[in-house]
Amino acid sequence: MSTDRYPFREIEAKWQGIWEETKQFQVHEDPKRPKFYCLEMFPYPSGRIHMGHVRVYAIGDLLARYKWMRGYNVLHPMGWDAFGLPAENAAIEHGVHPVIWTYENIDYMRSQLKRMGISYDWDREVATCDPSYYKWEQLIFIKMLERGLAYRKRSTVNWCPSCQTVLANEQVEDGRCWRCGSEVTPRDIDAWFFKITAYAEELLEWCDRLPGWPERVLTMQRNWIGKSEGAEFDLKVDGRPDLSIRVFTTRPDTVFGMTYAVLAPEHPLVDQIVRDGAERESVARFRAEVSRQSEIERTAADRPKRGLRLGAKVVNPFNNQPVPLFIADYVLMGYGTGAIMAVPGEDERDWEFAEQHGLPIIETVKRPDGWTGKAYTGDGVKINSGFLDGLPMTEAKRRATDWLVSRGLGTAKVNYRLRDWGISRQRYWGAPIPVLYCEKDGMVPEAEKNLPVALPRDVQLSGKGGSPLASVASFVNATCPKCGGPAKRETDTMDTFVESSWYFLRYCSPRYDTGMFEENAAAYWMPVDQYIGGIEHAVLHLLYARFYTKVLRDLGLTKIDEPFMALLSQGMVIKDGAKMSKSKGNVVSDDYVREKYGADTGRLFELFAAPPEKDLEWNDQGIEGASRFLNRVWRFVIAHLEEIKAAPDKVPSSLSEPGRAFRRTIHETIQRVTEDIEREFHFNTAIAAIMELVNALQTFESANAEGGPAASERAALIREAVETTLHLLGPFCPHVTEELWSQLGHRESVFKQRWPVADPAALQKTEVTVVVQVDGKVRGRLVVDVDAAEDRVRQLALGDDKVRPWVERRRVEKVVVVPNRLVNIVTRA
RNA sequence: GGGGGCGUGGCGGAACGGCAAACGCUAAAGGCUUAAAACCUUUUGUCCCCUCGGGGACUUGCAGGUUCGAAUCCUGCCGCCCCUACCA
Repeated sequence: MSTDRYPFREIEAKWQGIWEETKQFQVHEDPKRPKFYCLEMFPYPSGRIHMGHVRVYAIGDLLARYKWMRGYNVLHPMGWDAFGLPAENAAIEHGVHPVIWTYENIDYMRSQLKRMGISYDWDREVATCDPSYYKWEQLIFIKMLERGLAYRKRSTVNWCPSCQTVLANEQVEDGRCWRCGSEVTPRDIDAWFFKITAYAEELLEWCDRLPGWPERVLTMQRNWIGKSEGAEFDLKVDGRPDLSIRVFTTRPDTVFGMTYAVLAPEHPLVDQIVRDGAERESVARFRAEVSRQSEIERTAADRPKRGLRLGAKVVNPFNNQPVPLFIADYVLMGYGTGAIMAVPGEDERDWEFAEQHGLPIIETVKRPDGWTGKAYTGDGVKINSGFLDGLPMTEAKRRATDWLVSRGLGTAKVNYRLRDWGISRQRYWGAPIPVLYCEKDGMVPEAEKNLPVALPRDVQLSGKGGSPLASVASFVNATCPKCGGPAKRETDTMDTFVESSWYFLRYCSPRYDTGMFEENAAAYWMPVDQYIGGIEHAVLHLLYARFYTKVLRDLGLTKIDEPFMALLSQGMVIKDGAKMSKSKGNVVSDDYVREKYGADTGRLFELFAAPPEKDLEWNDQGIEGASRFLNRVWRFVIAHLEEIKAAPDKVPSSLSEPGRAFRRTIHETIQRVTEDIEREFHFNTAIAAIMELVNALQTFESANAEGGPAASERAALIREAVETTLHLLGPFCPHVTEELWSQLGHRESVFKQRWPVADPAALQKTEVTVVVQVDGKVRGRLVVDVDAAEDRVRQLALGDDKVRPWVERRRVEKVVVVPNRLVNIVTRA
């Protein structure tokens, strides 16, 4: 290890101590100042912070410190998403209680964040496993229960056999558990749900009103909500006046192309329709076959569609034609009505099924390119469609729906793909669901005065055999809050995504003990102005938090509609071709980087190596480069301390030509860095600009010897350049800049300085270089006065020695002059 | 299958439709050193010419188009990545 690096260990410890002692980042509501709420997604306390985690904190800290310097009152809090399975699994494997495991990790990770020098207001720290935290979501649970926004229902849920718990739809990826990767199996179970579907339309609409969010996250949310508009109507079962099947379609205009209909295999009407004994048997066999397929097989691409033809027929109400009825695995009970009209001509799935089963295909939309032997799903003129003939798709949809409505046969209908959020977890380390089951009163919510329903400490954790809480007699056996008789507690706990759905509100008044959050504090700080986190939460946490915020609003607790005004989704940190993670064994530890190079260097490298939204490849040589740069800054400032301290604090009003040029570089850098941070978060180019300034500073210094004729101009400019560099670099590398700033004799923190503003006078140019092209190729350059007359620039360009040979013996067709930039001479032979 | 994104030197990456390759890394040569490290200087897209000052041609996945001018806009291919998926 080199011993030539600047003394980062001492410096970092020193300034972290000062920030902590002076409570520099502690904030209070101050209506006189503009607020800025800067938030990074809080971590799960899983162990140790590595360089894969550092990126998000480096970005958050940069923005927070920048906003401080811009005069904002900045809320920048940190806490712990402390409930969850890894704590419980650690308990099962190593016999450590989840409380101990979790708090030990929190202590270690907190110390890491402090040694990283992130500007958190540590007085606002929260841990979601603390009863004083989850008490409030238990209260909200009860209020949601009262309003029907929380409910319990037996239903088929996603079951992870390895985690031994239910998963929400959002937590199943490719038929596998998002956490452990085990194959998810369906299971019928009594489970708790939050009625997120009641907010589907609002969640979707607001996607258009979040301009600070990345488009791809909004797209993912829109797709997840999956709105589709169409019509619902009944198909009468032929010869069975008592029975009809409700179907949903987005293409009511194609109804004359229906050649069969399909029910989901588990559709309840199947049992009523099928009465014949032999047919019942084949239905049972078919159902068994379908349910034997795993989730993964079911969703595999180009899997043949399986179906069984039933004896019954159904009647198309539009033309009174009876068509055959099937049950088939490509129709899902969970969407729409679990039954469809099949239109093979205009639906690819129906086409495939019809071909396999030899069913007729009718063309009801005139193909613009003729018959292609495939389903056609595009727009076109209706044919073979009775009263719809000749109409385009949109008009035909409307007319078909009107026809159904006017006869009382159906309705217009909007469906969403979004399902209610299953929040029951059959595990220990989570917030208990605050309800009881009383023999007399049935299901009863716990009384508010009895909250929190605390998680008992003494429990046997085996990872098997249902909810661990069920075996804790002292927890289960309780008193009914309604009748005072004996009652059993609910033993499921809440999904940990419930805690993370409102922690940003808790930070506004983290010690408030008479409610979830203090109204005025939340009104002042919320919404979050800049949220920063990984793309993996695009439809998980970010959708749940939006929903939960709207529920709190409708409960009258807050006035905000959306929790996060702007979102920055940072890319992953990659090493050896994979995301840096403990499980892959490719982590670079934060402790190691901090020991070898210092926290400032590690942060600088991660901010410099790639723009924040892109993935970042870890590179051992790259961090050497970042280290080299900071050492260069350090050595320069230390070597010039006396000269800078003795320098006038104002640059002389009249400067030599090199002095003017250098001063322009200083102020252009201010402009570039400010714009790069504000616009599009181009932190990498902001750092590049600062590096260029430092390069220019070194060139200026060596070209203008000390004690020369313009000694005071030189000193003043070096001073201005150094001070500017320290201010601009401060949010990226806070410790080294604080130290150098104080070595220059300043008493006040860098972060209490005003962010520099470019001096328009310094930016003034008197001359510009104009590129001269001939037929689009650069042939020469002109130095002309700023805003020189176009005619004059044209004459100079045509007369230029370098340009003339390219124009001679050719005819000048025209000359394009872009002021202060370029001349293009267009010629012809 | 659907949706979104991307494609620029040896590498990470820069470029409001206007000088492609900023900044950094790597590599090479030189300087300082007894020596190494560190540090400093120079060179570093490809090819060609050269009187050694420089000059020229080509170059942003491929093929077209729009434009005085395209890495950037449009069309069609090729390749890669992410999301999503019998959603009727």
